[in-house]
Amino acid sequence: MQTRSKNRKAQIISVAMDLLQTRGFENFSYLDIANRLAITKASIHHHFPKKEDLGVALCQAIQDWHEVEFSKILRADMSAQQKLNTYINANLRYACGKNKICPLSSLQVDIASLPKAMQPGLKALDEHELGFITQVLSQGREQGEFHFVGDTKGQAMVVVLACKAALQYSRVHGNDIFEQTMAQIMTLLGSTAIAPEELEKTG
Amino acid sequence: MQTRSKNRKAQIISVAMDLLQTRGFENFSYLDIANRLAITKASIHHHFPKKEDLGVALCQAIQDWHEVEFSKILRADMSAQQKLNTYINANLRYACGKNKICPLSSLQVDIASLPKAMQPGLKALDEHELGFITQVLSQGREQGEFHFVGDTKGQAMVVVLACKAALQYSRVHGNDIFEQTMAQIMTLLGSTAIAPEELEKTG
DNA sequence: TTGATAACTTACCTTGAGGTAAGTTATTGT
DNA sequence: ACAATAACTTACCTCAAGGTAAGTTATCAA
Repeated sequence: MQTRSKNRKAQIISVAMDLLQTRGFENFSYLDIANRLAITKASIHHHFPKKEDLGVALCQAIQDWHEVEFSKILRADMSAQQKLNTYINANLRYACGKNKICPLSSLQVDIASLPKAMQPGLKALDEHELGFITQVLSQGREQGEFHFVGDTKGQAMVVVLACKAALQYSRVHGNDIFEQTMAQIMTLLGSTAIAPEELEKTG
Repeated sequence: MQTRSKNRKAQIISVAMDLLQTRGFENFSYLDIANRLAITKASIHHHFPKKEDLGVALCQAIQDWHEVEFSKILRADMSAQQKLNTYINANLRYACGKNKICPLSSLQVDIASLPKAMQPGLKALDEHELGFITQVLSQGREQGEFHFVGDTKGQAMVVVLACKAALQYSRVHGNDIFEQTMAQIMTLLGSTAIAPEELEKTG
C-alpha cells in the first residue's frame, strides 16, 4: 500500500535541507532521504533525476525563504535593533535548530566538490544576505541606535560571518558560544541583546 | 622501481592536510592521497590502517603546530597588535593558502560524519585557539592598545569566528572579503591593520 | 651476509553511492 | 469510464570507497 503525495517534491526538499544542515551536501544520500520519507530512492530520482537537480532546488528554496523573510523584516515597523534580533533569533537560531548550521555555510565548505550548477546561486545568496544586514546596520546607524567605527559593509561582514561561524562552533561546543557571541556583537553595536521571549512581547 | 621514503608518514599527513582544507575529511579518499604521492592506497593503509587513524594524526599535527606557533607568538617581544597581525597573516592567511580553509573549520562542519575518536581532539584544539586569542586581546587591552566593550573572551570569539568564516567566504567570493573583514576587526579593536610587508619590517 | 623488519604492491572483498530501465499503480482531466 | 500522466517500485548497472590478505622488495643492524 503506497502513500502517494502530491507535495512530495516539497517533502524531499525539506528532508534534504535538514540533511544539508546536519551532514553536508556530499554527505547525505538519496537513500537517507528515501528512508526518512518511507519511499524508495528511485522515487526521488523521479522528482530530481540528478543530485545536482536537488542541489539547485535547495538553493532556490533558500532564496525563496530569504526573499520572504528579509523583505518582511525590512518592511516591518521595528527598530534596527529589533530587526537584527529577529534575524538572529528567527533566521539563525530557529531556522538552524539544534545541531544544524546555516545551509549556506554548509554549501560553502563543500564548494570544491559541489556540482558546478550550484555555485553561482550560492554566491548570489551570500551577497543577498550581506546586503540585507548592511541595510539593517545602515538604518540603525542613521537613527543613532548603532554605534561603530569603519564602514557599514565591513561591519556587516563581521556580524554575518561571526553569526555563521557561531552556529558551526555551537555544534561542537554547545549553545553557550552562540549566545556569548551574539551578546558581544550587540554590545559592539552599542546595544544589548534581546532574548527570544522579550522579542515576542515587543515585536 | 619504488621510491621508498622513511618520512612517508609525514608526506601522507601533509597531503591529507591539504585535502582536508580544500575538500573536507569525508570528501577525499586514500586514492587521492596515493595518486599525489605516486604510491598505492594499500601503502597508506600500512601507515594508517583506518581512515580514523589518519584523522587522529591530522588532529595531532594541528595541535603540534598550534603549540609551536602560539607559544612562539606569546613569548615574542611584540605589541599585542603585532601578535594579532602575526596570527592573521601567518596562521590564517599563509597557512590556509588560496582556496584553503582552516582545517578546524573543515572538521567542525563534518562533525556529524566524523569518526568518534576525532571529536574530543577537535574540541580541545578550538579551545586552545580561543584561549590564545583571548590572551592576546587581554594583553592589548591592559597595555592600552586595544579598546573594546564587553568581556575579553566574548571579543575573542567574535574575532576568531569572523576570521574562520572569512576564509570560507573568500573561497567563494574572492580574497577581498577576507581583507575587508580583517580591516574591520582591527578597526573595531581601535587599531589599524598592518599589511604583511609592513610586518616583516617591524617584527 | 644474513635475518628481521618496515615499506611497499597486487589482488581481492564488501558496501553504498549515483543512476537507469521497465514495469506497476494511483490520480486526474475529459 | 477511460485514457493520459504522474508517482511510484523492483531490479539492476557501474563505480569508487574503505578495508584486508598475502606476497615482494628494500633497508638496516648485528
